[in-house]
Amino acid sequence: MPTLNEVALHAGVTPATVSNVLRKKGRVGAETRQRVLEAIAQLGYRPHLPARALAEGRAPTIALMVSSIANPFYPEFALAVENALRRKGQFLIICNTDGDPQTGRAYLDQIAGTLSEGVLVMNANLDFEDLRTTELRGAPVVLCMWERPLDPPGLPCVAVDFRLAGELAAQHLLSQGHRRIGAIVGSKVYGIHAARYDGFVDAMQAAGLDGAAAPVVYAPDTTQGGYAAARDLLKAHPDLTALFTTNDLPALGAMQAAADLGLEVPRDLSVIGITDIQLARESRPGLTTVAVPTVEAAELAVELLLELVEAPENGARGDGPGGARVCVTSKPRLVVRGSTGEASTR
Amino acid sequence: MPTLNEVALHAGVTPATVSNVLRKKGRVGAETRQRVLEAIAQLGYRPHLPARALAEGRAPTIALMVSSIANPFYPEFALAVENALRRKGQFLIICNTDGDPQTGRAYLDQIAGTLSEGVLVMNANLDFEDLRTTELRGAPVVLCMWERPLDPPGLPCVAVDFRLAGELAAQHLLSQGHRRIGAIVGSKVYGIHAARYDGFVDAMQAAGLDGAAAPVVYAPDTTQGGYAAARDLLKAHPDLTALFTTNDLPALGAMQAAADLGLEVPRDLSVIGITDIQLARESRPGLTTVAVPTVEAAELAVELLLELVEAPENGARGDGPGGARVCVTSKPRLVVRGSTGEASTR
DNA sequence: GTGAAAGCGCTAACAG
DNA sequence: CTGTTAGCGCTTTCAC
Repeated sequence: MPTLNEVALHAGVTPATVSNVLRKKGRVGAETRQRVLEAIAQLGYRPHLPARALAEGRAPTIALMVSSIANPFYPEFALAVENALRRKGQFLIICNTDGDPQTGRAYLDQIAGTLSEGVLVMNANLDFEDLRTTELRGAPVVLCMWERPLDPPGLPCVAVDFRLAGELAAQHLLSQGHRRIGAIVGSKVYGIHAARYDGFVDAMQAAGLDGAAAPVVYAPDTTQGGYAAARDLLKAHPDLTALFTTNDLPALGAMQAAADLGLEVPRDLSVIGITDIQLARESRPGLTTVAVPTVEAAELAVELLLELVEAPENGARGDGPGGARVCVTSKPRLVVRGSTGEASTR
Repeated sequence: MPTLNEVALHAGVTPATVSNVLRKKGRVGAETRQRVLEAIAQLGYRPHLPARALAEGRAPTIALMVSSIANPFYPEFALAVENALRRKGQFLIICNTDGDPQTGRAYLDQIAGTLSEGVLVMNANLDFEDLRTTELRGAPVVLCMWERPLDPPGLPCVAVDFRLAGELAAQHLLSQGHRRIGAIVGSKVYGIHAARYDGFVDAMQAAGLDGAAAPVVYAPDTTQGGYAAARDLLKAHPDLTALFTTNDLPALGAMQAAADLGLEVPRDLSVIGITDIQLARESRPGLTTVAVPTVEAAELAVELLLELVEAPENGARGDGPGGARVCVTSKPRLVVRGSTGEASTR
C-alpha cells in the first residue's frame, strides 16, 4: 500500500502538502493540488487510518456496547447508529457484553480512548462506575435510551419519555372501553421498565381506576416471558379484557398465550406493546404499540457523543451547571394495528 | 492517559523493557518485570491500540460486511462472529451496505488494510471485483456462507452444504407422505438460493416425482415475500399438502398465509424452512426447518481469515495449487417442530 | 537481561 | 503557498 510519502515523491512535493490537499486545510496552489490529486489516483493511495489516529490523537471509531442481539430491538438500533456514524465519517465497533459487566469492563478497558474515541451504551448492563472511569480517561460516554427524562442518570444521555409511552398505551385501551386491564412488566420491580409502568398506572388513575390494583406481573423481557406471564394473568383473572405490556416482545408472547387459551385477539382480548419493533408489523394480527423514535434516538446519541468528543473542554460529560447533558427525543406515539379493539364483555 | 514511556520512567526502565513484559516476549528479569507490572497497575496504563497498530503494521480489527439488519439472521451471525473475534483478541467493525455495492466499495476503500486487517463478507451484495482489489491491497477476504461447496467462488470462503439442506427438507416432507409440494424460493431464479432448490428437486426426483414440475415461485426473502408467494401458490394449487421454503423468514410468512386462507398447520398444510433462526422456535406452531451451523460457520470464517492475515506469504487467498481456500462446515440437520406432519388428503 | 535508536504513516506548527 | 521539523505511542532490531 502506497504511503503519503510516496505520493509526495511521485508528485514532487512534500508530505505536508499532500496532507494539506487531503484535508482541504492550509491552502494549496491549484496546479500543485492537481498534481497531487493525480498522484493519489495513480498510486491508489488511501490514508492509513491508525497512523492518522495516532497523529491526530483521535480515532475515527465509536464503540456501541449492547447486551445481546437476541432482542431484535438492538440490531435495529445498531443499524440506525451505524447509519448516523457513517454520515459523520466514523466507524462502528460492536461490543457485545452478553449482559456481563465483566465483559463490558474488559471492552471498555481495551478500546475506550484508544481504538474508539467515545462510547455509546445501549442497555449493556454496565457498572456506572466503569462508565465514570471511562469518562475520566477521556472517552465520552452517552447512554442511548434513558427511560426517565426527568430523572437524569448523571451521565450524558438521550432520553425517551417512556412514562408517556406507558400512558399513551393505557389511554388507548381505556378509550376502547377496557376497564379490567392486566399489566406485564418486562423487567424487575422498579427495574428498567418502571417508568413505562408508572405511565400506565397514572393513566389508569386519571381515569378513576386504581391502576396499582390492576393485576401486574413482572417477567423476562422476551416472547416466552410474555407468554408465561399472560397465561398466568389470564388464568388468574379471567375477566381481563386487555393486556398492557411494557415491550413488544412480551406482547407478542402474550398474543400467543391468548391464542393457546382459545381467546381471539382482539375480539376477546386486546394486547398492546411499546417500542414498535419490526416484528410488531409482521405478527398476525399486527401488534398495536406505542412507537418510540429509535432512529432519532440513535442520531441524537451519535450527535451528542461526537460533540463531546470534539469539545472535551466542557468536561467529558458536557456538564453545564446542571450536570451531564440530556437530549430528549420527540414523543412516542401510538400506532394502532389489529391487536386492540373495543372491549368485549365476555 | 499514561503512555508506555511514562510507565518506563515510573519503573526506572526503558520503553523497550515495558514493551517486552507487555508482550511476554524477550525475556525480562523477574524482579524487573515485577516493578514494571506494578507501574502499569499504579498508573492504570492501557496500550494505545492505534499506535500499536501502526508500529506492528497490523490493526486488531476485522470488518464484517452485511447487507441489512432487517433479516434477523444477520444479527445472529454477527453475534457469533463477535464472540469468535473477541476470543482471538480482535474487534469487530460492522459495515452495513444496505445492499448497495457503492456503499460497500466505499467501506472497503476506507478501512480494508488500514483500520481493519481483514474482511468478512456476509451477503453484502458486493462486486467480486472490489473484493479482489481488496485482496490485492493486502487485506484478506473471506466469504462467510458460500452455498455451494462444490462450486468454489475463487475467494476464500466458508461453505455450507445448502443443497443438502434442501434435500433434507424435501426428504422430511416426503417421509411424511407428502407428494404435492409447493416450493418457495427466496431469491431470484438461479439466485443465491439456487443450491437449496436444487437439493429439493433432487430429492423429489429420487422419490420418483418430477421435482421440477412441482409448482415453484420465486419471492423476496422476507416474511411478506413468503406470505404472498404462499397465498398465490395455494390458490393456484389447492391440492398442495406441503410447502418447501428456502429460508425461514418466508416460511414464517407462508404459515401466516395458510392461516389466513383457513388452513391449519400442520393438519391441512405442512411448512418447512431452512436455517433455524431464533424466530423459528418462537412461532406457533414452531417451524420445522433444516438448521444450518451458524456458529460453526462464524468460527471457521474468523479462523480462516485470521490465518490468512497472519500468513500472507501464501498469497492473500491461501491459494494452494487448487485456488482459494474453502472450509466446509458440518452438515445441516433437520429440526422437527410443529409445522410439519403427516400428509392429509383434503 | 536491558538499553539505545530508528521508524511505522501521518499531522501540525512554524518558517520561509 | 510550500517545505522543514517534530513528534503521536509503540515495536523492534541490535548492541551492550
